[in-house]
Amino acid sequence: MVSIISVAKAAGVSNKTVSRVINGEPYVTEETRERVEKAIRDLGYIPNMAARLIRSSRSNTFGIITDYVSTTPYSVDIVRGIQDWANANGKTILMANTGASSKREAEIWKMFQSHRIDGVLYVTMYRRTVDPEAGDVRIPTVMINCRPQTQELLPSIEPDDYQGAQDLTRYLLDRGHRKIGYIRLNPILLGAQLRLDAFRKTAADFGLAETDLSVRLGMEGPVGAEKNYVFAVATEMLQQKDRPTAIMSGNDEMTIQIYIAAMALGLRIPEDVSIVGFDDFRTVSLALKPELTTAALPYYDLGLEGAELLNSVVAGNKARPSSRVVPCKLVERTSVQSVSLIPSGRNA
Amino acid sequence: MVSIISVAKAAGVSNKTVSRVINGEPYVTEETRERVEKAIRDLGYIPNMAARLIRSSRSNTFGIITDYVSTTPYSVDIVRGIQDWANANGKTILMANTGASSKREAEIWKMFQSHRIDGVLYVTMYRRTVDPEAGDVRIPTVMINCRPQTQELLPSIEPDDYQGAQDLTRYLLDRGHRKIGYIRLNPILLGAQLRLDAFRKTAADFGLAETDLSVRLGMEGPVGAEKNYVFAVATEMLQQKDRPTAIMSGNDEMTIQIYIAAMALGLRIPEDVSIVGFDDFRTVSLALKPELTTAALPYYDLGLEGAELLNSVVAGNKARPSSRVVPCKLVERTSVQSVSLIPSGRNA
DNA sequence: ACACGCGATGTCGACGTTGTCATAAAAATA
DNA sequence: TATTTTTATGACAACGTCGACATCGCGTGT
Repeated sequence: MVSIISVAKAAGVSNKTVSRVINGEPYVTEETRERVEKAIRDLGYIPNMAARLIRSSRSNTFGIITDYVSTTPYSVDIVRGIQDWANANGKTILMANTGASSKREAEIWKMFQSHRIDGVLYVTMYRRTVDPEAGDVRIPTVMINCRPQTQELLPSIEPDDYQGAQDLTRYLLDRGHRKIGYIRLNPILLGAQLRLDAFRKTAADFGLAETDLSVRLGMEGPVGAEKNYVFAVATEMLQQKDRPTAIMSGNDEMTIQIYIAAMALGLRIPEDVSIVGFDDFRTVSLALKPELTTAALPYYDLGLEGAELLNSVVAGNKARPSSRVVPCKLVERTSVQSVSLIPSGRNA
Repeated sequence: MVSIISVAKAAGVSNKTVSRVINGEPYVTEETRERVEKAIRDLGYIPNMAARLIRSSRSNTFGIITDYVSTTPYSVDIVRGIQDWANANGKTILMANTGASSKREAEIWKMFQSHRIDGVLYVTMYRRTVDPEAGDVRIPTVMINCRPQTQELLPSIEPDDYQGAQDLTRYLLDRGHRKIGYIRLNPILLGAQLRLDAFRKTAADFGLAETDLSVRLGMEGPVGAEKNYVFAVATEMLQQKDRPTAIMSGNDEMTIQIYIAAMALGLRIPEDVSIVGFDDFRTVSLALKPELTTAALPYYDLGLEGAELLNSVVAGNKARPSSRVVPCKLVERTSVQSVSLIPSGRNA
């Protein structure tokens, strides 16, 4: 392999001078610099990161630990955000999945250490609390889409599920909906409770009674093997005599089933029922007709800001182990209609 | 940082002996081995990969170059397959996305080289031909889900789109369907043509006339900004007097729209129309009711076998620049009904 | 003419590992 | 017992890079 030394020889300078050129240090004549650069080009020299790391003990590498994230369609955007940041800032990314095995997680931490990673981004597919198996390891860590379960506070970045659900509820309220159904996400997910709380609170603040709200559980059970009641529950909800004029659902994936349930009952969307989702999982939200109004989870930004935050932690900004929250953005499409347009007799 | 030397000191042996223990080399007394292992545990020593690499010029690292793959819900399973393999075989994975920028791609190759990567897995989101910007780089490479456009043959692993579509078509034929609609994938995707060919050929071999087949284009345009005609086309297809008893679609995502189109026309699935998808993108195929019969693309296996193949190439098996093809598996669910059960008058 | 400062370059060692070779002790063989 | 082989261990160099420090030459001010 061609090293700094061969380049030095070819350019007729010392290896140190080559090093200077590579790293853009001062005190090199324009003329030598050019000679060295030519030699580098001619020989196709590429710096050896490993040697650099061994010398300077700075790997310029971040590790990503995920549960299933790279495996799941939802939060891949977190990874994309991280990669874009890394790319723009000359960092390298090492990525590994635990597959929810804590033995595997311990191995990953070891692997990261053996690569002398500068910092770790701990990412989960669903927003939840976790207990990193970092052991006695002391690598700067930022949590994305999750928060540490226990004592030791690590900085974290999470989506604002509450605000997202609040916006969505207001949106429906503003359009005259007064009977609203809600099909709940799997309650073991952190976001589920927050979204439900926001829905209830917002509706109550607006003056709706608990009886104006139909709240049903759509899914439950361990992630990856959950029971799915959505279709049945939606069907039941829409068959009520006094059925809701709008249904809000835990996520966009569940919404597919709500659409189908509604249509199977001969209901038109949005003329007969308005529907809103959550996530803006575009494979679904754009494929549904009418296209789905939903709250976009800021996954990409989570990744971007997480990397940025980790970088500042690594750089020494001891910083607050703050828990930052990133807002969701309401994406308005065509699955909601103002209630004044709904024939009034219809709902009786 | 605790190095091999501190361990050696703690155990009262030479650094070389510690190295022997770490690498499981022979010629170490059981007694010393234990002493060294204890020191390692006590000090929390973790080998430094960079130093190891610099000495032995073997990084035990593979690189993954993708276009959008980590970004897209479809083929993340390829990555999972690779990671699982790497995990099981003690390799590290470095991953980077080109985002379809060839400037970026060149940078990535450089980055990979600077990490002295052993080999590269070139992965694309959709099956297509590509022209790797490897430049004069000579890193062993295996292509997954794509094939080299030009002269230089690199080994590649691809899904068997033809066989998948063939199986699906036969499945419908076997169940008595004789009028079949087909909504095409974006024709710029390599799989699109193969699937269509398989559909046509299989139907023709069975004795169907071209007029028994309704073939329509569902999508076109550049990836990421394609035009989507699926809903309109499906609606039109299902309104024909002599409408198909079954519809096959380019992929599961398109199928959502076909379901909705059918239901909006008051058609029941599968009683009035049978539907099959392609991909087994489970977020969709399981969310649809009835659940979707579809052909599973072997993404996970593509990744697994690709990594395996790359490993053997790296190990020196010059091997044939073979183009291996992995079969799709038909996943039978409930969206298809045998045609004998369809009221015969209905279709006239 | 002389010391001085500064820009440009070089020498050398260190980072953590492992490969090569040497050496010492123990075991096998003559 | 002498000699060879085997097992166990260590000394040392080298991998590619960069930091600390040394050197050299040249223009400046006195």
